[in-house]
Amino acid sequence: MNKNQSLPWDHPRFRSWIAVARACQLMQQSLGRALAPLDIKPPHLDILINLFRFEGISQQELARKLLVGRSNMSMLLPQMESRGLIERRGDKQDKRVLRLYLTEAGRRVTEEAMTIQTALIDRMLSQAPVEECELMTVHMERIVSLLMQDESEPLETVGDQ
Amino acid sequence: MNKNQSLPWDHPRFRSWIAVARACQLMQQSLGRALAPLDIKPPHLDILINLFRFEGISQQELARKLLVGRSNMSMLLPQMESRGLIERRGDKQDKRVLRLYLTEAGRRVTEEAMTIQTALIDRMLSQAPVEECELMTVHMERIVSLLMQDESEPLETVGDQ
DNA sequence: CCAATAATGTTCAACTATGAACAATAAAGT
DNA sequence: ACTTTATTGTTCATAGTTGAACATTATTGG
Repeated sequence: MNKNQSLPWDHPRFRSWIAVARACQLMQQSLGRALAPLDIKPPHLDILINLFRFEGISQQELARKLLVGRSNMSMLLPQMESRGLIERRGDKQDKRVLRLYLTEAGRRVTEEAMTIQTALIDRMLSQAPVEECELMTVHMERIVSLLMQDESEPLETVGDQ
Repeated sequence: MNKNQSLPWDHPRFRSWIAVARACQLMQQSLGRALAPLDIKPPHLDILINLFRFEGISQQELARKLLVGRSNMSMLLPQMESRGLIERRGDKQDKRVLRLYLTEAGRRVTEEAMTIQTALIDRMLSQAPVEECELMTVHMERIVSLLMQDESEPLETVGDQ
């Protein structure tokens, strides 16, 4: 039961993931600084981008896409609404749901912010050929789908043999 | 100045990075659940792993490696010390610094936790050939080093041409 | 039709992380 | 020697995120 052989840092996939996690952490911080002139933060941008793509989405659906709790949306969205970036309109069929829309100002901010984020990403991945990026996308999306189905069946021993 | 052409989701590197970020987010959550039996959380594991590798590191150095603030260490480390996972001893030469060491119990917990984490990572990246993982490592480490030198020179227009 | 169950959004208390201000110590400049 | 500057770790107020409890509305089953 001694694991002194094969320490994690000799393990390519372990090293790889550690690097991914660190890069993500720094990218988040850097994006935060880059967005400061627009007076929004990464979580706001995540929301804006999703409203840009999926107009009329509900708070619940948005929270699911962003992998955060509903309560988080209940905190952020009213604040963004009062800043005139988004609009919340009640659904006619289902009076429980609030559907979300970008305002014109929100759309402008979103476009500027996406330009900033894309430039940052491009600069960081400029040395990575497009084919390798696409390969990476495949792996990452597989991880996402694996972990999301894990959440459904919470019982799963991860370290057994 | 209209960016309606080339929307980000048609952009391979943008899509790639979004996938990376989502995967990281879910991995963090999943790791948290997997570590629950050991009664530690991902930030504690980050600390333990670094103490495992770099015995006698100072709090400052540890914070820098983990990309977090010193105050964070000041919150977490005393708590881990009182739980008997680590030990803090003052440096003889420099009475300001506290040097950090794993206790025997801490080393055991670290080994168990690393086994869990490695198993999770392996499961998630099992479809990714080792060569692709190593390629990914290269790209991610480049990002880390680019962003860390960015922090030194805070003036940098990211979206100019 | 009515009761039971489920879903949506909100509120709140708890927890985490951060940066600024601070005390103690070290290093550098004079 | 001694004043100034820098570094280390701590404290504290702040902000962000979460899950549980809740009110409101839909849906399901009798």
